Amino acid sequence: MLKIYNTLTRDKQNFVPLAPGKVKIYVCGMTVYDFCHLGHARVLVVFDMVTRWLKACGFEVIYVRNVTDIDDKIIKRALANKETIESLTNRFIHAMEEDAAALSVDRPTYEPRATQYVENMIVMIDTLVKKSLAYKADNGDVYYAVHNFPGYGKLSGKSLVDLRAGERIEIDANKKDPLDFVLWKSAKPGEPYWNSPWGKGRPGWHIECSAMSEQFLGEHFDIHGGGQDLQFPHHENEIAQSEGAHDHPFVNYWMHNGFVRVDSEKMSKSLGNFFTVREILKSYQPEVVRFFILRAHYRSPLNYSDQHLKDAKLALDRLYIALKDIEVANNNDIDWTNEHASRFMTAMNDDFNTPEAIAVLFELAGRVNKTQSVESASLLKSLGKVLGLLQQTPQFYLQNSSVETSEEEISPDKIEQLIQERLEARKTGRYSEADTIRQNLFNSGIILEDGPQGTTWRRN
RNA sequence: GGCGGGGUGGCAGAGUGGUUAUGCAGCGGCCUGCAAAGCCGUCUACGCCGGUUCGAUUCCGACCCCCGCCUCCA
Repeated sequence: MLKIYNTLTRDKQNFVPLAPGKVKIYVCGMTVYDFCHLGHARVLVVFDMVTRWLKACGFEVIYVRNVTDIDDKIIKRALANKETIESLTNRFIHAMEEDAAALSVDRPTYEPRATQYVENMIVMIDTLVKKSLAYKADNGDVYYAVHNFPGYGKLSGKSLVDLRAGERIEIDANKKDPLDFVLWKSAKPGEPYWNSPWGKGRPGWHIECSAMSEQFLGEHFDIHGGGQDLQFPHHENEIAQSEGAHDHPFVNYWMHNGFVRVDSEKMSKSLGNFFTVREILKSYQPEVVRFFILRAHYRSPLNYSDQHLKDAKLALDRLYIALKDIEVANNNDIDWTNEHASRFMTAMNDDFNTPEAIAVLFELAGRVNKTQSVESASLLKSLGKVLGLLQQTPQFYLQNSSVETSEEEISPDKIEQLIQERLEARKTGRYSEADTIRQNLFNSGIILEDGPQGTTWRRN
């Protein structure tokens, strides 16, 4: 039985979907005005893992991950770049898709863009206005009247009283209550706009997720996910909008992944301490990054450093080395009664405990190394696939460890040639000569391994 | 200040009321011409102080420290 930690109830609960055998899941995606950093990658990878496991459990999964392609930052960035908003967002949507694909993140079922569902948002805002949950202010903006929604704060564990007591709440004369949030922003001159019952304007950020999740998943669905920083106010506001509009529960299970940290601080745009995915991929294979993310539990903080990536790389090497000399069966059917498979399943069913599941992978690798068992190797690869790992051929992975070709990169042909030269030297007992060749290759990042089937190489 | 999450061995990172996490690194051995990889063995733990218990890293309480949210943020 799959258990999921539900932010709403703050405990692990048995997962029971609304419709037997089907799971509807919505995840807040990117605001596309810049490249994905590792924090974004974590969301992509974590919920890709989640949906893979749901599918492995036999569920039919409808997975929606939105794209925010209209917002203040986008407008500002487009202006700064002297390019149109569309050109900017298209560029970064494309970049995000490249990053996601590199990290073996499968496409969601739907990837709606906010600008294409403004009509839905207007309808929803209209409903909220008619129900007195929202009001138009003098400046033309439409705000959600937070104090009119009784459940406000239930997701983040905040009370309106506590929030009001906080020191950092903006003072805005247009709002009836400082905590009210904007549903519709009136257009300033030069800004993009849509026509609405409240005049020309554009949607606030939170409303898009309420409107688009309804469009694709209905008014009530199973799982909603996103980064921890979205818990408040974004997800809290989504609940207020959707439940306010529909008068019944919105989402059954709320999942939030932990932050990526740098030097014990949250990696974020505003702190400027972020590393983009493509930057990291210059030094590490994408699968190493995916492995690095999955090696920690999704709710734990994940500390980023070059050393940790290196560590992850060495660990992943071990799995591929185990697979190196074995022809594995090509079907991915998993016998879940197998001891290792069963432990893997138990780990994954415990709120997606990937560190534990990966530990099982290493134990399997140990068994493969000891016994050369084709069965164990096949299982290792199949279980890896459930996590989106180990699907490259070992040779390809091991010989491509460095992604960005350095100036003194040695070609595979040249390596083979040197291997032959070394072989000749060894045959005639010229060991120091052979060792020099090996050392020179090592200095170029190539490790030679003399095995029963001859000499093979891999990148360090 | 309010609310929430944490402090595990050299590093990363799970977990558990009494028995090996796992990976990297280290040490000893096997293998190897020597290595590498692999295999075998092995050393470094559970923030601090009390309490419950036959026994606590694991449960309870106090304390110290770290992080996050309360403003856009994955």
